[in-house]
Amino acid sequence: MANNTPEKKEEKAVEKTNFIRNIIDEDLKTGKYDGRVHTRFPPEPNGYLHIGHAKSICLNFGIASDYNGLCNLRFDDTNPSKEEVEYVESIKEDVRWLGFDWQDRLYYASDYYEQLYQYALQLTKTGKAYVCDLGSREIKDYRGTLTEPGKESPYRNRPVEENLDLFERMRAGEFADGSRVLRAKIDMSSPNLNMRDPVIYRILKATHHRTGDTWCIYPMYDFAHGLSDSIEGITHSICTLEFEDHRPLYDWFLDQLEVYHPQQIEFARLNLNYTVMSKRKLKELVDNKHVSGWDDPRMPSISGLRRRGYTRESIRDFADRIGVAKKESTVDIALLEHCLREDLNARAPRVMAVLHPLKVVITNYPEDQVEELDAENNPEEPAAGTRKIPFSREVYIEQDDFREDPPKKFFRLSPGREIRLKHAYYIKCEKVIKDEKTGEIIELHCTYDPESRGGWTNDGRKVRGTSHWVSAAHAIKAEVRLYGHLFDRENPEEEKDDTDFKNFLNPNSLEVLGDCMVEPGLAEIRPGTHCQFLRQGYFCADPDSKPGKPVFNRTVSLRDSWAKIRKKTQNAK
RNA sequence: UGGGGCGUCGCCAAGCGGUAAGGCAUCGGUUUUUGGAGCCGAUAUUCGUAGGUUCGAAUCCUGCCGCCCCAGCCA
Repeated sequence: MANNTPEKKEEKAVEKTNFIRNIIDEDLKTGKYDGRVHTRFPPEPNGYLHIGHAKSICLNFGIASDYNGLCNLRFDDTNPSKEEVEYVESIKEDVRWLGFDWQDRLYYASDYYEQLYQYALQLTKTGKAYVCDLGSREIKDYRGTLTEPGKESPYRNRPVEENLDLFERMRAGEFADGSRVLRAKIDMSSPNLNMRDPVIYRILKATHHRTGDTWCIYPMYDFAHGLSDSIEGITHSICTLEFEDHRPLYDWFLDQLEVYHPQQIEFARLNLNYTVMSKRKLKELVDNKHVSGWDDPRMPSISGLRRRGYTRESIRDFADRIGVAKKESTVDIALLEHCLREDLNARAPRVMAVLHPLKVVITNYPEDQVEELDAENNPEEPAAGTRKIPFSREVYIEQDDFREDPPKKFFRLSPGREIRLKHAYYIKCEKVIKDEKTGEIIELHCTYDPESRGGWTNDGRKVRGTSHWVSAAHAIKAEVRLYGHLFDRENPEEEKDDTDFKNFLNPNSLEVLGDCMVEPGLAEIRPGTHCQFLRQGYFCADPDSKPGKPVFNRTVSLRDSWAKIRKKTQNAK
């Protein structure tokens, strides 16, 4: 709460300056839309949303909110063969989860089918559209190429009456799929291929997830999109760069029909390194079982990030920080991780968990004694209070926290050295017990200093190392899933054209640890709960958790300067 | 070879004719009962490039170079 002062919010709002806001500011100044700002987020329900969509959602809803405007959620559902209710439900859930509210403005392009049909009729009546009997292959041939103009369809000059009759019969279902289309009559020699008599209606005898079998002709996206924006009174229709070439076409429809004219503004979509950002490719990973589903914690989907433990706050902060521009860019995933750490550092309760347990026997600690020690829940947030954790003669520490031959700058436990067990006592390593055959270290014999209760003494002793631990007798066994990048290339799509992006999947993106030991308070943790495993990272309880058998996802590790030192000295050698 | 866009630090990104914000990453230092967090500091004489206009250009003009998108009855 203390962090959410209006002041801080203002600071952030000031930072938000981008070319789209500049345009809106200008429009507001000139009164172009009578001071209205009305945006929309228009997904097609043919897959789950990913973080690239989050950028767009934050942009559209964020602008509406900052300018006292409105933002609609509209499904552009013009292709029944690829769309499903499952996707519309997941999209609604994800937008809501991100914290945005479309209130009563949930729309579907399919709501406008009748209106769009009337528009198409109007174009036909005014000689601006015609029914074409060419097959798809022929239409393609007639379209020409990038450098050569197209040829006019032999059906281009059909009389209006005949077009009307045919179009009405298309709607009535008299013709087979693909046998005829309705086309806009524009210019077959336009250098913009979108203007070469684009198809605006096709016959598709498919059941639509909302309109069922009411229709057997469906408008093309290019026809439906701009007109839907117009119908909704959108002022600023924000979309991605690839639609820049389509804007003249949308404008053409609007002008011919003489209807309200929104302004389209294009921005560069988000790319993140070490992952892919296209619904088609993500669906491919799901369909081919390279991941467990759309919500696999390695996926850049909103549902994947959510399951992984990403917070909506961190995603929205990320969206603010990456900015909006027309330059195509690939953002370093380290920025996303930074936003997450910053958020979780402030809020996540600290807890102790040992991922790779090494048993420590404290030889001078009374056999049957158990102490309840106080542990602070979050040093960043004193109000989070403390909790009790049990301490006894045998504890587990992390294998990495002990080295028989400590390298330079290693200041954790090693023979003869002393470290602090967080919130507990100083212990000193007296003896290393090994498996006689394998030489593997089985356990450590240590002594503790009773004067150091709580992990501190006033004698000026310098104890540099601090380890997390759990009491062996009280620990709960847990499964922990560690995640790495989904791909091992920074840009899996940029490699030579004919290589499949799936070749670059990181085979080590998932590591499951089955024998982790966590403090007893975590036994019945609710799925979705965030916490920091002290010194290791932020983790989130997975829905696979069962009472007494928690499962954790590592959301992101803590920054690890020891790992950095180690890497550096290794590289130096 | 047609059309539409884009090029400011390793990655994002402000800047809109008055002399290069900010964030991430990186590197130092400091602090610390998380090698976490925090704090302090460093990091583009230069804005793809070559010319031109101007007292003055990342910002205006011209040429060149590079990258992206467009030939679905997908969105």
